[in-house]
Amino acid sequence: MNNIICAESESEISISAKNKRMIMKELVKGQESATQLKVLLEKPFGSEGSLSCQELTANVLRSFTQAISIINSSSADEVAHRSLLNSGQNGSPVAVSGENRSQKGRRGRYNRRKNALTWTILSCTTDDNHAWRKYGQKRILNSEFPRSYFRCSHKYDQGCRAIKQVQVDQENPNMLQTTYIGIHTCNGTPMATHSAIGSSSTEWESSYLLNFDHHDSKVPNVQDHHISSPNLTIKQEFPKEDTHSDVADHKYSDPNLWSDLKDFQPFKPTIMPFRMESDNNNNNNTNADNVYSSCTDYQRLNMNFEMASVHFDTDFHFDESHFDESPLL
DNA sequence: ACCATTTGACCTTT
DNA sequence: AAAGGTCAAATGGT
Repeated sequence: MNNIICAESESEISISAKNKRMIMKELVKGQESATQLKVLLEKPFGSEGSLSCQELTANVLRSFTQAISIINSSSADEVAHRSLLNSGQNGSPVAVSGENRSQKGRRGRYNRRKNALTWTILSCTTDDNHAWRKYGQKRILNSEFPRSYFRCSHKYDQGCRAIKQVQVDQENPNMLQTTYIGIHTCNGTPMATHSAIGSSSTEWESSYLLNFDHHDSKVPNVQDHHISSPNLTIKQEFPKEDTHSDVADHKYSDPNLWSDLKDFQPFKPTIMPFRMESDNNNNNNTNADNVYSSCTDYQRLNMNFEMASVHFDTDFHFDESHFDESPLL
């Protein structure tokens, strides 16, 4: 008997109207900050009195983080709710992925999440304030670089099913394309692994963005995971050559590939379209991608906010009067 | 000894 | 059948 559970589609997770309002509020705030940032960059002089680029960037990041956090809490509630319903219906506890592995030599069936929330970003770093564990790497057809597979470190202790795939960008090998699949339902907030710093996750994120010191900061490991190919390894955003490459057939390996990465800022705001592929994945993104690639980073940022806003605004009307309560920070 | 990564085998999807 | 995604034993680092 196979006891591997059949995961339910994450796209069915419902977000309450109140949470949608909060998400919208955050997205609007972020969009406003991005717009101010754009103005500031176009007219660097004569913007006295406004926030600095760094402050605005931090605001943008905070808005995204807050919105994601609300989604996470919604899905966590949903998962808990479903667990209760399931155990009530059949009287048996809900199996957790990873338990009840079939006997040695045989694997249980595993279920791929076709409808999980998915989005892709382009970044020069793997850091994203979550703890990940690498579980695989594959060479991909017609792709020079391998794809690495990561799962949330809290998969087994908290049942978090978020995963991500990381691959060097074909068009710009200095950048990493990261696809996030599923959202975190764990409490593994950044501070869970960064307690030594002793601030909230949002504060940590901002300070990391603004004050990150490449050489001195021994940031407690969020992302001490590697993206590796046989003769080069990346730890955080730093290139590091592997000294013992005795694997022969990996022509994609290039020891110089990461030589400039240390000059990049972490969290460079280059973000690909915020793809909410919750249902039909057959949408053709080619035109959108072409348009997108010709935009500036700040136009992209705004596009992402707008796309995210549209997504969350589909079944309720945006109204500022909804925002008079429930402070977020 | 413990834990994270590597890597070939196994499984699912197209 | 082929390609992509996941598992888990082996390996390596601390």
